[in-house]
Amino acid sequence: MRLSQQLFVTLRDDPADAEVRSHALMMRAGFMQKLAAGIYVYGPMMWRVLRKVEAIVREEHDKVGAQEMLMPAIQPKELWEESGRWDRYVQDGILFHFRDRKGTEVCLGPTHEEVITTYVKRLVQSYKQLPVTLYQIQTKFRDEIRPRFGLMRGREFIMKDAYSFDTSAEAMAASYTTMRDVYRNIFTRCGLRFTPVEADSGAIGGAGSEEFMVDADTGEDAIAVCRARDYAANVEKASSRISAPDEPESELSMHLEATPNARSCDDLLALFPELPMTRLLKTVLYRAVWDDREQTIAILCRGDRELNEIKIVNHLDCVGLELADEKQVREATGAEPGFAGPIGLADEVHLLADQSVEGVKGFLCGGNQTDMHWLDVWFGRDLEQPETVDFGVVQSGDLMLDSDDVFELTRGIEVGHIFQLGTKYSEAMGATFADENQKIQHMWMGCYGIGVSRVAASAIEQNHDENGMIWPLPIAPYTVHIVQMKAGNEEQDALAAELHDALEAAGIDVLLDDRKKLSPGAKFKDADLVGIPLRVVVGRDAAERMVEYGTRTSEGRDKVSLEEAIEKIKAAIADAGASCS
RNA sequence: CGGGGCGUAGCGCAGUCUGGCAGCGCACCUGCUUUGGGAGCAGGGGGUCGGAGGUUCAAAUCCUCUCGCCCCGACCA
Repeated sequence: MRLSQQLFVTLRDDPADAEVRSHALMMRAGFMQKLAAGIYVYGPMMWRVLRKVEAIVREEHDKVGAQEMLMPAIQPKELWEESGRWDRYVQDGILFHFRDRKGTEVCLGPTHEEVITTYVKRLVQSYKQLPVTLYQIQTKFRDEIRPRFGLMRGREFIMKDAYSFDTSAEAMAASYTTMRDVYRNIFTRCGLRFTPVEADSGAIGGAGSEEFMVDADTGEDAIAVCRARDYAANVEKASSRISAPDEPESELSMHLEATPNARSCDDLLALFPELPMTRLLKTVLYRAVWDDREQTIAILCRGDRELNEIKIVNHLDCVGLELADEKQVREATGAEPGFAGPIGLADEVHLLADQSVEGVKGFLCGGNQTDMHWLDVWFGRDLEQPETVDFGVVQSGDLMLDSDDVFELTRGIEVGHIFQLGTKYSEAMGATFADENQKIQHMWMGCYGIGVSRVAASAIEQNHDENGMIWPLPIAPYTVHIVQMKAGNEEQDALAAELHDALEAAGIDVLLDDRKKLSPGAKFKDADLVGIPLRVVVGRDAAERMVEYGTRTSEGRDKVSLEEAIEKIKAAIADAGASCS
């Protein structure tokens, strides 16, 4: 490909709205263009990258016998009512949905469990047809509450989703294990440094689940990692043992204290500086929503810990959970917001506690009266300890459940997520088969997603410098960038063309910068920005058939003959392939 | 959904407070000179100042409404 024939425009300045490097660099290099919030046009360069990622995804899936197909983006509401997910997705506000000409409610698919389950159940009658794994690569639609970071969190994005169907839990686990290996191979081949983590299965539902996180400080997800045990989990999922609370010096009887305007832990610490955070209990009020009812939930939590709403939603099995508003707080506590406590809540409030409150003695808590808190409260003596559940967020320094090794917190970008769904969807939607004994059973499902466009963005997030992107060779838009110093010079034109044609003939992706009247400096700057891994400079030694060979990151370049350059390029490609397999 | 901010040339921005010729840098076009890390000189083109309404002799600027985009919060009682 000759650059002179491409719509190639680069910008000198970062776009004003780019928050992360991958976004800014791809915009500057013209890889994409924003059409609306979280919605982008992928330019020719970007599309080449995406197709390379897709090709790797396809190869690795096909290798284990998964079969590619394509499902519709538009899905009827009925299907989502069968699985029971319509209300939850609408509640969360992420579903693009509208009425068609006839007035039927439809949505743009954010995922395809309903469609694939319907498809498979109509085809499969017998255990002899299972197992089967199907996948597609397709644009997905999610009306994200806050799209951001360019391709990282878009409202329209490219995703590979795969679904496995098995005859038993054991067989499902085997399919899942196979896919886990497929995922490791894919991300390794894409040149990414990543961490697989145990995860929550969220709105999709199900049991076993693992996320693949690209290591990056700018990642949106926090990960709890235990290096000693080579274990990692999403903080939403991780469970830990936490430090024991401080013991009070003496046992005093419970009493109310005036705490004017002390609505937060910090305010209270200012009033009672001798009280440790571990003996200060927060009472957080939530409004939980189910399909058929709503209830106010109060959750006790130790002052130095934080609550994890995902764990709360999972425990309550509700479709929505949000902090109670001021009116609801007043109804539940009879006080202004800021003074909620476990004693004297309205009858209809359901009181629960995070496990962090266990063993806490002589604590402070809200008084359910404006400007009042209880002090020196003891469970057992002053009130019954509510049911305790792990609702907490793991913090740095927490211990693992089964050892004394500690967690640290890191960040990552979720590029893949695999789930064992079990029979959740097959039961809801009646996907059954006849087993060896003519007995009708539900299929055991797994689902497996990869954010293809997000993989491309995270590759840049992980591989760039102050001058631009540095693509891993297997997913680079082109493999070789020929920088011709002076287009129009006869020797250079001839040599550059010869190299370009020879590489193309060898099946190597090559980009030739043959733009005229552009200074060498400008060409080098553009080459650095675009970040193609291998580089050949055709310049002053062209008459002697000599060129310079280097990489995007090498300090200098070696002066070599054209033939030597081709050999070096082939060797570099073979090397990249070898290190990734 | 709440709070804040911003919409002026393809991109980055100034001008808005205090109403009075619509500007700068990059990019683009023409010519000449340049050519190994974003070349120089000269000339030039490009704007319904997000949109609608209002105030005024006069509106990018003031007022009202509206649309879009960005950031923060959506996590503590």
